[in-house]
Amino acid sequence: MARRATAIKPVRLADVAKAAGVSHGTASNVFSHPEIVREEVRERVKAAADALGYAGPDPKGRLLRAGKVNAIGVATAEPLSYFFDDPFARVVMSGISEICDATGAGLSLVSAINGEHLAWNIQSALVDGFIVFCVEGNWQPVYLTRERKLPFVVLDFGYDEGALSAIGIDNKAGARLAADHLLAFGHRRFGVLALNFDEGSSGPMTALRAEGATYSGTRDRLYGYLETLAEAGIDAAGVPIYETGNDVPTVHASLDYMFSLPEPPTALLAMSDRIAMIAIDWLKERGMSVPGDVSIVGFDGVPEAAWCKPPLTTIAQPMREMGRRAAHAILDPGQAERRQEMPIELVVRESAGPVSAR
Amino acid sequence: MARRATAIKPVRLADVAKAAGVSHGTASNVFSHPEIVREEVRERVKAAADALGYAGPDPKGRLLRAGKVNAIGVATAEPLSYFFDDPFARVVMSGISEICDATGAGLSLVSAINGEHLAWNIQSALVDGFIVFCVEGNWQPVYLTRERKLPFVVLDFGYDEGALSAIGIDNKAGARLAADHLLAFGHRRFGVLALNFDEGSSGPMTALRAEGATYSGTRDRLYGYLETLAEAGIDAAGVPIYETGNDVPTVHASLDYMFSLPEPPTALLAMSDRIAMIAIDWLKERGMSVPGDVSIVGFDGVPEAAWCKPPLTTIAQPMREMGRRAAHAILDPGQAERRQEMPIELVVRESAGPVSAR
DNA sequence: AAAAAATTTTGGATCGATTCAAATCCTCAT
DNA sequence: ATGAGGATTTGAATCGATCCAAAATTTTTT
Repeated sequence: MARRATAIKPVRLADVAKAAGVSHGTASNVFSHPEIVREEVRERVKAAADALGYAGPDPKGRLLRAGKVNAIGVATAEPLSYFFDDPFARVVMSGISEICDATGAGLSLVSAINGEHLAWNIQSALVDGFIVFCVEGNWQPVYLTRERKLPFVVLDFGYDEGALSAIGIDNKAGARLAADHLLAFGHRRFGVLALNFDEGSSGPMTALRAEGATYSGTRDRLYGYLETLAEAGIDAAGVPIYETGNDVPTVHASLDYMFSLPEPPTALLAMSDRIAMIAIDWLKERGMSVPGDVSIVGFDGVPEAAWCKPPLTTIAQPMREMGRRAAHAILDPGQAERRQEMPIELVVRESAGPVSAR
Repeated sequence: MARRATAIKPVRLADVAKAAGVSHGTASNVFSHPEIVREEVRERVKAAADALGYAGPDPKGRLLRAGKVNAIGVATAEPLSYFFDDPFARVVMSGISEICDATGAGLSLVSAINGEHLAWNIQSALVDGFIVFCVEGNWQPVYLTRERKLPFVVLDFGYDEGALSAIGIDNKAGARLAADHLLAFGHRRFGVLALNFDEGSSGPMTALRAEGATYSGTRDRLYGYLETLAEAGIDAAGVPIYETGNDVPTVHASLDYMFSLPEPPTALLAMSDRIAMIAIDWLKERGMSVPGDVSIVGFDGVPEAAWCKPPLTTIAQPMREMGRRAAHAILDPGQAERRQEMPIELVVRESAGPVSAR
């Protein structure tokens, strides 16, 4: 019956010290600085530890004294599975992982859709800093994270307020690249498949309404497209724009709309690879060939874009490098610049080509 | 110059208490049990906190007292990116995430290829328990994890020693399902594309050598195949078996070997979907149709298997459910059974069909 | 107005380790 | 044998909070 006691309380370093007949200071050294303890004592303490079933110094205790957790937190207001499912997130996480592997830092995922949970999780995360994924213009995790007064980087700009450090791309320049590419093939009739400008909205829209967009990334991309077209002498006001939700139903709706117009587009500017890929499927199902009948350029440079048929021409963000930079920024803050604008790149594959002879 | 001091040391709860003129006990309550503090005092403390720039109770401190971290650790001896790249891992992680989301638990990834780093990371991970991915029969993380004396579950059996809790499948039964399916189509000439039996080995092999296999999962699958074929009256000893490394070069080598045999197989038993998919590409490139000329059944039930062409018939493990179970086992240990054998399932798609008329 | 009950606040103990200055123990040369 | 000097060991202080029994205060009841 006395045996029950052993299971009741975990063994502490102090217990080991007592059992071995040394001070707790020495016992501590046996585990953390074994070289300064005399061998005989070291063995004795280790033996005592074994006998008692000591699990080694509890990191909880060590942590308080050490101050540093040695882990990076990655926060976002999505379900945790976002990190394993979303193609963009996955590549960025790979980049972060690379740095963590190299430096031996841990990786803690902090996330929740529920606002209260999210707040609690961010407040109580044991990390040295945060990398915040701002999905769909939801700034809540940014606010919460900032409260912790730990180093943090926001992925994606669009949150211009204050001088918080962020890593992002020049959305407008990316959009220009896409439009230029299509223009070079001789296209004159365009359609824009946009991402959300505001929380949850969708449907046909005008450049005017984009003025007040909540999501500045979306707005910048649109302006990039439109300005480039206008400079090529195209009536930008006449270009159909449809706000989608980056999901199948709204993208389908947008295509139904565009292709029932009197003059349907021959070139589609998609604000995400996802949209572009959904559009390609829709077009193929309706017997239109890509790029034979309709050309399309995506945005993001997600890996899947290379496998789809036809392989998608797109504007690639250096996602992996962004992850690396973000991790570095947390690991040695101060070193990193406040705002890092990453280069985007036009990746030419097969979804865009010359306007078809008619 | 006096201002410098503010940045030098982070504000502690005790500082706030002093500034607000209350005891540290009360200050603590303001943050953790606000309802038991008189409103006027509460406001005063909060004001003091704001004025000092207090970031809220430091979780490091709270942790020690609370004892529970409220986070699950997931460990494996792979680079961290394994969690974001590997299809099997990703689905399992999704399952784990689901439970974490539901219970508000955090998720810490603990991993390293370097043995020393791995040991340190596991020893110092701030988690309430571990889910261990045993990849390729590398038990090191199991040993390390066990030392922590925290709840832990191993994914994948094959580690029979001791009564540690594990979640896995009946590999042999799964293999039988695959062989039966092919047999039912009338196939009599088989080839086995195996996974590693031992660390790093590869090449043609015999059932005999499998006896001493390090990786029992691989061995069990092989026995499942062979026994089923033997029961159907096929000379199991004559079935070519090739040990691959689950990568392109070794799978290609295995196919070169099989299809240069005097009687090449019409049915391939692949021990992983990855192998099967690589094989399909190889066959198609050589003008053989699947399943017209050669039928193939995979193993695992990875999502990609559904998208490939032709869609792969495979033995599916309930990966997501395994993740869920594992998370539950950590979150309330004791509840969970020691050893959970999950059902496997034959998922019939299009990569296996009747033996071709010749 | 006093007593009883309820509400707040206090401050010491605790969580489990690490750190470091001071104390002690050895070894070796003189 | 003695003292110097190096190698070990000790134990109090600390990290930043939470908990809780007891004290203080306020409110309610008689």
